[in-house]
Amino acid sequence: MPATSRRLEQVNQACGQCSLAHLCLPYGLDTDDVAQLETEVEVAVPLPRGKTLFRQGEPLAAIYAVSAGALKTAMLDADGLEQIMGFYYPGDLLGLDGFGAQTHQCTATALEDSRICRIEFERLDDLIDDIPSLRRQMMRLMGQALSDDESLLLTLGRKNSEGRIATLLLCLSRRRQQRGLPASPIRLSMKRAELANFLGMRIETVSRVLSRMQHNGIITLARAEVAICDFDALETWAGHGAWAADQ
Amino acid sequence: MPATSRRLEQVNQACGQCSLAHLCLPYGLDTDDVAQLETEVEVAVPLPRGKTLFRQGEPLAAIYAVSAGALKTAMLDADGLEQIMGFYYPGDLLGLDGFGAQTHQCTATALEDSRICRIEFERLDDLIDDIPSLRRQMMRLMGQALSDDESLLLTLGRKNSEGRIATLLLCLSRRRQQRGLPASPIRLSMKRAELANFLGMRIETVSRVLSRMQHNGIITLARAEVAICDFDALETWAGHGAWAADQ
DNA sequence: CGATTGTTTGAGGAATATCAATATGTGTGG
DNA sequence: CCACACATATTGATATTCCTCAAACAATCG
Repeated sequence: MPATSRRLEQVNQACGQCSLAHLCLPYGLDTDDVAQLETEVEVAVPLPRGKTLFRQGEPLAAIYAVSAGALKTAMLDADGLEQIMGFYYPGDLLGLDGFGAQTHQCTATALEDSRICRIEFERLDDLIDDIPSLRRQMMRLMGQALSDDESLLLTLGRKNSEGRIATLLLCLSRRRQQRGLPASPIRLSMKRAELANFLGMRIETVSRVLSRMQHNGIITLARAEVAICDFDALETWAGHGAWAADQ
Repeated sequence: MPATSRRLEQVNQACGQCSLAHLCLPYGLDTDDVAQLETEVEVAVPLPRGKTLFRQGEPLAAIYAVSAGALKTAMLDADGLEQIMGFYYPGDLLGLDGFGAQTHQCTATALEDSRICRIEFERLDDLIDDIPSLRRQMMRLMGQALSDDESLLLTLGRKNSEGRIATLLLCLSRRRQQRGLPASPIRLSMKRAELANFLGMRIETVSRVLSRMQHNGIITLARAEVAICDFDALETWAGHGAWAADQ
């Protein structure tokens, strides 16, 4: 096996299902590019629970990918209130919304001990100039992030508390599957308060809905771990938790 | 004046405050590029009220900019219920969320008789390959769209009905100012039902909140036209319409 | 003008926030 | 390993917001 191919395999192995890997590896990178990439990306740097990766308002220094663990992103409004914008798991990209103002729009915080890959924004910018397929993939990923946000809008705008929780659980489950993990059980790395904040509900309502779902045999709940017992029922709650159809 | 400069001026004049113009003109396009651009972009094509520009699920054929009028974008969920994702005014870009799946994620419909500029996606793709500054601007615009969506999430997630209406009015007003128009009055091109759908409320609640604001002397309301009388009060409603700060 | 569509206003009820109390973890020092 | 303190989660009772249903009103269009 030539040295370059072995190198490619190592990177593939290191990055697995990561979005950055999808971004770089399969799309027409020749072996020189891969070698260059290895020197550009810092791989799997530890980030302890509670530490921030970047803060709202900071200049966009790098784009990140979650290698292990889990993170949240949150915006602070004028009054200093926090709104959680998303939860991020291995393979997810962080920092894309900073492309707009060249400044991070939110703060990213580790929900548990995590590992992060990082590529300097300037270096990525150069690479994108050199590799057309990388640009297309990058824009695809941003378009993806856009339509993800819009799906979330659809949930928050239309659904009642049960629909919101059901939608979130199904979403987390689906993302696990996409990464090749079992659809259930799901480890909820975030606190109830963070779930509630994200979904636009109160802590108590989150707790009540989860309890109700457990009583109905749809999920099994053990603090941070949720096992989905009845996917169909959950789909029903997610869909029909919506308001009336008259609008 | 050389022919190329005159040409540049014409395009500048035609496109005014348009996002596509910001995208193309000021950022390092040489005069040949501008000449090329003129042949690539269809300018100000009429789109009558009620007609769709593109539909959810269609392949991404082009990127659009609003030249005159107003449009809405909406997603249909599995049950055929509509969720309005945004309202678009002159200078706004449409179709960016299609970059993800190369497919339009929503349907765009004219709220009133409008005019639309259009550039074939394939042609834009080629231009982006040729002009690095255009790529950066394009990614900035996508990042901008991302953080716009996230601001909306912040509103829908945290605010009560008064806060939502107040935020929307201020947002529309600010966008008018950015385009060099007076901050007030605002013409609401959309129906109450569309406002309600967008904000995750019911028609009646929208109507009641607007009436209440008028009684309090914060706005003057005449069907489709809203004049903002007290910006500070509106800001207060927008900010403190939020739920408690304990989360 | 009548029919249709869109808007406003009113009364009642359901969903969810708020306040309060209890229970369950989780970490720390002895 | 235990005991304590502190954070987090659940459950209950009450209050409020907002949706639902209903009716009147206004605008638009043939």
